[in-house]
Amino acid sequence: MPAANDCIEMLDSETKAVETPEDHADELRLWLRLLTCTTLIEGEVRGRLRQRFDVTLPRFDLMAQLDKAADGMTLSDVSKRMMVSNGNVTGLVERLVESGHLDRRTSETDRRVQVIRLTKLGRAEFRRMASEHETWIADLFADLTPKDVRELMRLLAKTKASAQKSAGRRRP
Amino acid sequence: MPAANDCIEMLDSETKAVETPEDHADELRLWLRLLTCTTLIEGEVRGRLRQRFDVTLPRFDLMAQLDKAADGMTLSDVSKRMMVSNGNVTGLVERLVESGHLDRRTSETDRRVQVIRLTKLGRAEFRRMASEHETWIADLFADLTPKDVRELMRLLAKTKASAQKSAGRRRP
DNA sequence: GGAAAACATTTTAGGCTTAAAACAATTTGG
DNA sequence: CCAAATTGTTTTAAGCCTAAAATGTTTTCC
Repeated sequence: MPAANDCIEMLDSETKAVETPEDHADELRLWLRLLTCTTLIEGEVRGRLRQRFDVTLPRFDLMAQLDKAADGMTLSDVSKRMMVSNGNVTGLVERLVESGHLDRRTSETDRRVQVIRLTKLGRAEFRRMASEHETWIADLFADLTPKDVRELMRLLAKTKASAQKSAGRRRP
Repeated sequence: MPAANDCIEMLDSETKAVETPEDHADELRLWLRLLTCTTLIEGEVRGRLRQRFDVTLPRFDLMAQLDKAADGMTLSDVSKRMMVSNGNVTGLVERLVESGHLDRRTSETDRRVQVIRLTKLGRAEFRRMASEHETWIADLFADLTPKDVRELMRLLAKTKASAQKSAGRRRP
C-alpha cells in the first residue's frame, strides 16, 4: 500500500472529517458506570421508602417538588422538573389526591391549568420522610470526602451541560 | 441554660454519637445532580433507539448483556447484571423470544435454569444498533476532556463502592 | 373578530417494573 | 435417605412510564 494513502488518512483525521471508526469505549464505560451508580442508589432508596414508610419513590419525588413550592405548581411544571411525561404526572397526582396528600384545583385565570399543592397531611408526612431520606443519602455517599463531593458536583454539572447541548442539537 | 450542656453536646459531636441534626445538603444535591444526568442521558438514548430502530431501551440493554456472553446467560445472571427483578427479565425475554431475537432453552444439567442467547438475527440487529448507540454516547459526553472522563470514572467507582457498602450494612 | 397556532392536560395502548407469593428442582445436613 | 433449606423461575397484583392522539382552552396575528 502506497504511503500517500496514509497521508490522506492523517489529514482526514486532523480535519475531523474522519472515515475510520473512532474509539468511544471510554465514554461508553463512563455512561455504564454512571448508570450503575444511579440504579444502585435509586434501588436502595426505593426499598427503604417502601419498607419504612410504605411509599413509592415517584410519589416521594413528586411530593419533594411540591414541598419546595409554597404556592403550588402546575402539572406541566412538575412534569418538566421531574423529567417525566405529562401523562405520568396525571396518574401520579390522581393517586396522591385520592390518598389525601395533594390538593388540586383549576387555575382561576386559565382554565387549562391545574394547580397542585401538598395538603397539611401531605406536607407533614413528606417532612418526616425527607429527614430520614437525607440521612440515607449521606450514608450512601459516606466514603466520599468533601473534596470528592465538590469534584463530582463540578464534573456532573459539566456532563449535564454537555448532554443538554447534544440533546438540543437533535431536537431544537 | 448552663454552659455544661454545651460541653456535652460538643463531646457528642466529636464522638459521632450526635443528637444535633447534621447537614447533609451537599450529598443530597450531589445525588439529585447524579440522578438528573442519568435521567437526561437515558431519556435521550431511549428516544433515539425508538426513533431510529423502533426498539425499547430495556430490550437493547438485555441484548447488550447477551452480546458479551458467547455461551448465553441464565435469567438470574441477566437479572443481576441489569439490576432488575427476576419477574422483569421473564417478561422481557418472553417478548424478545417472540420477536425472534432470543433463543431460550432449559439447561441440560439443571432443569430449573433457562439459558438464553442472541439468535443470528438478534446479534446482527444488536451490533447494528450498538455501533450507532456508541456514537450517541460519545456525542452526549463530547464536552468532557479525557481527563474529565478519567476523573469521573474514578469518583464514580468510589461512589459505587460507598453505596454498595452502605446497602450491604442494611441487607447483609 | 375569527381562523390557526400554541398550550395544558387527559386518554389510550402498550410495555416496563417491582415486591411478594407460588412453584419447581436441586443441594444440604442430619 | 430424606426433610429442610436453597435456588431459579414464573405468576400476580399493583403501579409506573412513555409516545401519540384527543380534548379543551388561550393566544396570536391577520
